[in-house]
Amino acid sequence: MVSKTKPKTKKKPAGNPQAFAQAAECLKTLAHPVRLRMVQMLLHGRYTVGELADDAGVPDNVASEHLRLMQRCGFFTSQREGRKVYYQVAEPHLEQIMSCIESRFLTHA
Amino acid sequence: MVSKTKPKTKKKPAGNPQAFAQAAECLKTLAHPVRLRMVQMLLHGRYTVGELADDAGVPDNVASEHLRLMQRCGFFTSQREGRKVYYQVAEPHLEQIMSCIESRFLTHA
DNA sequence: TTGACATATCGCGATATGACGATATATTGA
DNA sequence: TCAATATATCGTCATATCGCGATATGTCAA
Repeated sequence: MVSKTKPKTKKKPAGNPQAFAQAAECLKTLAHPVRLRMVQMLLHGRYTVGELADDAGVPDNVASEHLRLMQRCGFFTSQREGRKVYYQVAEPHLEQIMSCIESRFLTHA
Repeated sequence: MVSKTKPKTKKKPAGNPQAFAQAAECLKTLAHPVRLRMVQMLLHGRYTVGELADDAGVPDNVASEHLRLMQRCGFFTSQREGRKVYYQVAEPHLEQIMSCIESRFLTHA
């Protein structure tokens, strides 16, 4: 035999259902215009809730909720400095994923 | 003057709101365990509705609806062959995006 | 034409999400 | 302590999403 690497079933890509569920969860968190913008901003610097709210054009409490969601996914961490709270990127893969998204949607416009 | 490219406001990443809305829309479509799995499968080959339904463990009509959603985003195209309908990837960026997702969620498990 | 198979579509009910206003907490300075 | 600022949380409501069963469409073979 020359190469018997294909028994009887088609080769399928790996991945257990749980992993797909978790990936979908995180993607769902990313899949919001305001949150996408926040990710993009925080990949370029460190900002407060108020700054991100202003930039995205949403009220502060709404921005705070979005940031909390993303923090739960492990995207960001936050630290208080005086009255303000600064957010910054914690998930290293965000940069690559955002770069993919930018190259498809945000670049050649 | 040597380089006066920074007036008074912090530099912010570009991107008009519409583009973020569209990106979010497509990401939302991607952000589902079954649909993620279908994307992964179709990046490795050409499959029918029934095959994808079996693989994902969902009834045929549910699979068909997921595929229709993704077709609307331009992810896939389909062609009928006899009674069966084959789907295949149409959006070239899907491969890169899926690769990012795999490297974060589906690889080192 | 009829029946079986493969896929697509529709309407419904359950659940999730998003935005808002009101309120709560934390920090600073007067 | 009190007021002002910055952020967080809560309850509520409108809307969106998901999966299902039923049904419709398309295709082939007898």
